[in-house]
Amino acid sequence: MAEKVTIATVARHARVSRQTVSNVLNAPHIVRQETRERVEDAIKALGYRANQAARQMRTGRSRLIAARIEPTRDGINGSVLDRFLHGLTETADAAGYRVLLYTATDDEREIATYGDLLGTYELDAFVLVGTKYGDPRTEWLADRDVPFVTFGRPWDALDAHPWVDVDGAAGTAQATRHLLEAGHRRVAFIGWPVGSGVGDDRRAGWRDALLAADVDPSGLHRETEDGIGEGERLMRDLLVAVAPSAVVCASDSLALGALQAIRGVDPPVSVIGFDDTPVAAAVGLSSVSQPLGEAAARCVDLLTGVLDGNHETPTPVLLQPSLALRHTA
Amino acid sequence: MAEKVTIATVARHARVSRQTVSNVLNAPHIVRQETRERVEDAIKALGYRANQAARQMRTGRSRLIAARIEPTRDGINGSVLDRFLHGLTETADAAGYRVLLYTATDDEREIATYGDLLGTYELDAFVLVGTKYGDPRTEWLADRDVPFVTFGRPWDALDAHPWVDVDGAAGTAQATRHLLEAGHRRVAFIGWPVGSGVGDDRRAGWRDALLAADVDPSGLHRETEDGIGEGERLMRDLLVAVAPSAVVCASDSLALGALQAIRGVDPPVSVIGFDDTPVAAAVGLSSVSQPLGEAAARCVDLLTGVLDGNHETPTPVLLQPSLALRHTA
DNA sequence: TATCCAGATTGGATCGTTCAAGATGGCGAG
DNA sequence: CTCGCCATCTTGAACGATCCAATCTGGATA
Repeated sequence: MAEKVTIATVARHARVSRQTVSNVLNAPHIVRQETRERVEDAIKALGYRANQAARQMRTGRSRLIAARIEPTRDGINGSVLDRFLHGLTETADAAGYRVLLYTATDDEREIATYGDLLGTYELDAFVLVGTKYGDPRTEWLADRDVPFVTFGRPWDALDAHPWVDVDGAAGTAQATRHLLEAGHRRVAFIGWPVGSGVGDDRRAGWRDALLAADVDPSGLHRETEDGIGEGERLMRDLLVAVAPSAVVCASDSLALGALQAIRGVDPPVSVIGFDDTPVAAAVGLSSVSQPLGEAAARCVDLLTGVLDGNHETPTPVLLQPSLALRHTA
Repeated sequence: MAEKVTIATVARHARVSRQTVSNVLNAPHIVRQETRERVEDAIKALGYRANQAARQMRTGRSRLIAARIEPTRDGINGSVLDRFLHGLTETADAAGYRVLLYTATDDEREIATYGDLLGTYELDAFVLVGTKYGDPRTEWLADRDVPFVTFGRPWDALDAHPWVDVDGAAGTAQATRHLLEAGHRRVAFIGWPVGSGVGDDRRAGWRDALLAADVDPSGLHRETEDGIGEGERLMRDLLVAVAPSAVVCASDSLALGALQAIRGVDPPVSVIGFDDTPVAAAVGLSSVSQPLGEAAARCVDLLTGVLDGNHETPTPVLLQPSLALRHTA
């Protein structure tokens, strides 16, 4: 078994002091080129890697970012998180950070976990997926000056903290315009109850697109909790009440329900979902697609900006979704 | 801002030495009860948490487990990983470990990442999801005595390393028996090309169940790469060639394809998929369900067994899947 | 030749914890 | 009374990196 390679081993091998090796790693410009190259060769030859624990003890920085992995809720939207996490891991890696997972069943426990992670692992930052009105988690983190980014706008105050989000309204508006351009007039909307930021945003996009085309949206929309069954129920209701020729949904779950409700209806009703989940791809459902990899990358950008000494509050990022057209619209 | 609470702070507060505090944490039995309680009270009062980096420097153990997060392949089976990771995080947490994510595009790079993670973060163990014949990754890890578990059997040699797996053959057999008991005789199978351990295993379960019921399986099966389109194609082929009344598939993707192929066929053909992915639940597809949370928990069990000084090679774990019956069978 | 300066290098201290070894005190046996 | 033993607790050193202050080097300048 080979001896453990430390900074001292490298120093001995390159015939310099430990400090010089450290300088080559952390401030290369102050070391003479010839010396630097000698040290770099030694590092390569010995396969030296800086011990993160020791570094962390001095610097207080762990180069670790925490992200929460949620239990797959209805299973359909869970894969959004999955793809986001993958992007996060990849980008964080490139920036020299690693992603640590945690779970929590409620806000209180999640906050307790923050304390735990910060205390024992000295985490550098958190990435929160999804926020709600008056989120106690962001408040807790902000109070303690813990760097964090949310994927999802803070609906209370847009300048409360750095965030990355996808423009949901733009997505539903795009979907709605696509349907209008295809000749539809009675374009309905199935979404979530008023009060959730995300849901209201997505409905607003649909409404604005209709208004811009001089279509009156009143009566053309329904609200419910998320779920396939609910989507089916409300779509049947809409068919009877207003006989829409197309429908935009706030989620793929709702859209799948709508698809089941319109089976056999003639002429066929167009359906567009939201999130472009694997299910949508599987059944050929058109859907609004969020650039999750890009979103994750921008989260890392914002965090590294804060962590690497950029003291000004970074600018929030609002990304544009795209429309994945399949055969339901 | 409060002073940072270290073991010395606690020691001062409880009027003992640092070492005694350390003993209370790591070997409570050697400390007198009265003293122990005094120290524990101080820990609580001060909100002390052991600094992991410092602990790691002495012990060489990071209490970190690495798991790979893959890009969602066809999107449908990706959610299996998602659920597994969630279980892993939860169980690891309970055992005092944390899960660190990494990604890699190929085996070579994955192995390079192992070196990196071990060198800089001193990871305690790896969890690999899925293995193949002659997997270079397990070989590399085993050569270096790095603790690891695979979720998925090592198909070459079952005693090569600790593993947890779900009995795929038992799953397809159960699905097949269910169909046989419902009166079906011509129960077909759509699976993957011969040579993948998982695929061969799942096919074997179907074949054995048929043989046990005196049904000749020849001609009743088809093999292809995974995917909805492929499933549809092969199901059409089967319908023409052998007119099966039911089909068991090696994945939900294939089963979804089969579902599309049998639309309108009368009498309806029963379909059972594999993995019980969200898509299956969404469209009402019956499917073989893997106990992913349980699998993750057993992975952590095996690892902690190895890590906490249990030197004997742990026994592999083979879990039984269950049948999630919906309206396609 | 002596002085000075900037740049490069050195040794020592430090982060918070655990390990190894030493100190203390009480108690029973000889 | 002394010794040894055990249980308990304390002290000094070490893990591997970075920070700090001090020292060294070589070349330009007086």
